[in-house]
Amino acid sequence: MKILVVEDDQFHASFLQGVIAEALPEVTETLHVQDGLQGEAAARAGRFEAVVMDLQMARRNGIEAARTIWHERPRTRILFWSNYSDEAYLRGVADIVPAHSAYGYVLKTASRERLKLVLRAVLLEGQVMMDREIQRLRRRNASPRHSLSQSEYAVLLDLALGLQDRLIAERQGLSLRTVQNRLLTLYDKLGVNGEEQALPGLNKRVRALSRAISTRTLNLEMLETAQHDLECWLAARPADEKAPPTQRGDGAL
Amino acid sequence: MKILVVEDDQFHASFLQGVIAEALPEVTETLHVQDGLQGEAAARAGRFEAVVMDLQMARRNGIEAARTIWHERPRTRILFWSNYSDEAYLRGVADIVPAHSAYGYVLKTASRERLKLVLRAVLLEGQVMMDREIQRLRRRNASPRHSLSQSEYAVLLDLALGLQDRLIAERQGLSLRTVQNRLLTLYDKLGVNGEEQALPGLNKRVRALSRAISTRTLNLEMLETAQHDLECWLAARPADEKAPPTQRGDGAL
DNA sequence: ACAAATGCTGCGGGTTCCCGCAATTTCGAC
DNA sequence: GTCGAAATTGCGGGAACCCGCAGCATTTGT
Repeated sequence: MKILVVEDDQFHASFLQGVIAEALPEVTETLHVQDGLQGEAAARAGRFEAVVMDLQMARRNGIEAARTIWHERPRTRILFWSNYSDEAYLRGVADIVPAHSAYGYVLKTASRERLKLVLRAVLLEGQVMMDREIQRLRRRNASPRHSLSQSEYAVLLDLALGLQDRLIAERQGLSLRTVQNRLLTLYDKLGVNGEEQALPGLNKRVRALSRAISTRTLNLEMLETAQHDLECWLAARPADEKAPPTQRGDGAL
Repeated sequence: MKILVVEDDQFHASFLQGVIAEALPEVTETLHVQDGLQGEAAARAGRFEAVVMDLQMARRNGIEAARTIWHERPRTRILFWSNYSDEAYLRGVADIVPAHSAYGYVLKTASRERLKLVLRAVLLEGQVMMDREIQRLRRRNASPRHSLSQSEYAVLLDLALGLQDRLIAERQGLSLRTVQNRLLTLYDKLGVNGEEQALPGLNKRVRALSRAISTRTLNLEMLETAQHDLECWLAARPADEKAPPTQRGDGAL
């Protein structure tokens, strides 16, 4: 059995390799790379079927790397091993995991014993397993009180990038008013309206982004991914939509 | 010589203790605690004069802990040891370091040899020392093209918290128009105006926050600290400023 | 000492945002 | 097939925001 470790912190990596050697004696070869890009290349070249992946890495983060790996070989078993239990990461992982794939999510604060257990369960036996903390967060989000639907989350991303209503509407294929309704429910679910009545001087738009970040609904990685997506979308968008009132340049003057 | 280590990642902490034992044989006692609160208490009780401090920790971050430590014993020598070179951290550290205090800033990616060197220089000889990368960032910010002045940064924090112009003005003791001027220069320095002319559909206010975060001018820790400061300021603010147009309740109607 | 530069402020207008009201559509349930 | 809840859209108004213009105050350079 071959295993690929994608982790940019050398201390964590060496600790992890020790635990792997201890928990999975059937491993014959482990390769350690430092970031997502190298991880993609290594997975492609080495045909690994078991991967341990950090999420926050320099050149390409773990979610994007996992997406391309799963895109090429959907049966790869991936264990995400991260410092943080941000909702943004959970959502990112949930968005890309293929049906029937084995994966897991463990926090770096987990005990050595727990890590060994999860390593065997996910990488060897192909189960789906999550840290206790992760499960708890996931259940909390299942209640529709505070959880964001897929489309609400998309609007939140656009808001976070600084698009104004009209552009969000165009990008999501909705009417202006609907976007504003979505924003209303966002303000509600993020708790902006609750604060507003205690302190009536808030800019709800900014406050929503601020709260999304401090509650870890959004994080830096997801923001950068969204920014990249936006640039792709802009490049693909026909140019004539940019300026409906074509003012000058056609012939005269 | 006694030394205090404040670090919540156990792997990093044990690595650090190894390096300390190697680099500073004159150390007679090292105490390791897991977060800022414990760090403050330990520094108070143990009268340490040398501290190695992580920045990103669970209960209280390194900057706040360092502030109270320095407030109680300004001659304490503190070496900050962090994963990130965010401008927000640099600014936070620069804001609290007392005059004539010895301190340093090293990245966790620094080599073992470099860490040993800085440990001796700062904690033993009382010099001021920074990582190469940190120096570079600091020089870049010295050029007034992109760097934010103290007051501009304060306005950026208020903006990031979601205050609207009027409240920012009140909080900073400025007129409304001046706040808006500050915002203009902020938009400029954060590059919002540059993007605006390429893509004319941006909400500058949100975009400014978005860029401040993705360029690491702001980060989650500083946002939370600012939020806390805001709540303190709100509590201290006289209540009658909240509603200038007193509409009802005074006798007749 | 004078001029230039920089920072702070008020005014006014054009735009965007927030959101209540109401009409219409969609969708699941019975 | 019908009913009711939820989602989607249009309209309109008041508030907040962006920003050019112009008048003072302070600071700086010569």
